[in-house]
Amino acid sequence: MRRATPDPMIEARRRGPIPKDVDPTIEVLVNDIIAKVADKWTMLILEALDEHGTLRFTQLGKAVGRISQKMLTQTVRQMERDGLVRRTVHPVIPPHVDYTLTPLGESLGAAFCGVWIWAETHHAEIERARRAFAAAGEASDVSACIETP
Amino acid sequence: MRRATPDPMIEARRRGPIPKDVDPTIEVLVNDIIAKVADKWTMLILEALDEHGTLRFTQLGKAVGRISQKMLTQTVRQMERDGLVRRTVHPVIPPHVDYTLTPLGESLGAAFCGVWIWAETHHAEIERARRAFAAAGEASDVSACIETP
DNA sequence: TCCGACGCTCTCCTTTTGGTAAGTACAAAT
DNA sequence: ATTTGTACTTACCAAAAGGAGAGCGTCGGA
Repeated sequence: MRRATPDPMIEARRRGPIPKDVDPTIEVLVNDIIAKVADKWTMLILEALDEHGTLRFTQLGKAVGRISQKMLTQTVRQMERDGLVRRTVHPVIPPHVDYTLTPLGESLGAAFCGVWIWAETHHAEIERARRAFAAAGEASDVSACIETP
Repeated sequence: MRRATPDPMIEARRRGPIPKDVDPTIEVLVNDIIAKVADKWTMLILEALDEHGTLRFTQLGKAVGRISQKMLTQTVRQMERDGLVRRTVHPVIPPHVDYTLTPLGESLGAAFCGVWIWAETHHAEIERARRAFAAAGEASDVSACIETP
């Protein structure tokens, strides 16, 4: 049932000739990992540990910035579960625990490094885009945003 | 005021000789961008567009997977604001809108590519770590997790 | 005449996230 | 005897995220 303007030109604009489904189970799994790992706090903690090497609880909190004890504990635990950090308890009397990245965590840090560099490189561009978008929004004329064929 | 075991060995384990503060304002800005960009839906949409090139609204939704219209619209709008995607409205009668990555968006996709590859490469390792952690948790003896000096 | 297609938006509702504050354990320092 | 410091945990609460479903505009087809 063809409706108005299926526009084959537009359909042809796709890239992959085949939708490229690479094993649905794996893809779900990877999506899940991405969703977990792409957490704000995870990234920030990863970055802090990558930068400072080994930190204890409070130091880590300061290194991350504005993070509550709760989120710090929670996120760091999840990272430990996922094998990204190693938690070492020194059984001395004022408790002393320190955290460090495992090789797995370091490899993730390396992978994210590209994203940090991207952010540092392009933040000006993003702000420019935001201003441009806001300015375009000012002109409340909708047709201004529409291609006129 | 030194308390029990300040342990200079532990303190010396840090990496950078200097804490490496690279302009606090920029760092806050970058953290902010990271927090926005490291959103689950942003990453998924980025990936879908990177893979398929150009997609219209419903196609994009299917490509991403389990995403509600609301989140799709919302995230895609934010990405447009940030200059990551270009939204083109074809003023035909059943409305036709398509989305494609801007060069900026493509560069971010490239940066995230490393993370996707990481996830694909290491997901088995993560699951192994999780099972190991769960198994260690089974032994509810706390001292089992503690280094005994 | 009424339906359906598309790309939304809007409202209502539930779930998740995250912060604050308090409590805990224990020994050493005051 | 009381305070201090560390690394939490727990309870409670507010805010935000996110899902479900209805509605909208418009025109061509049944």
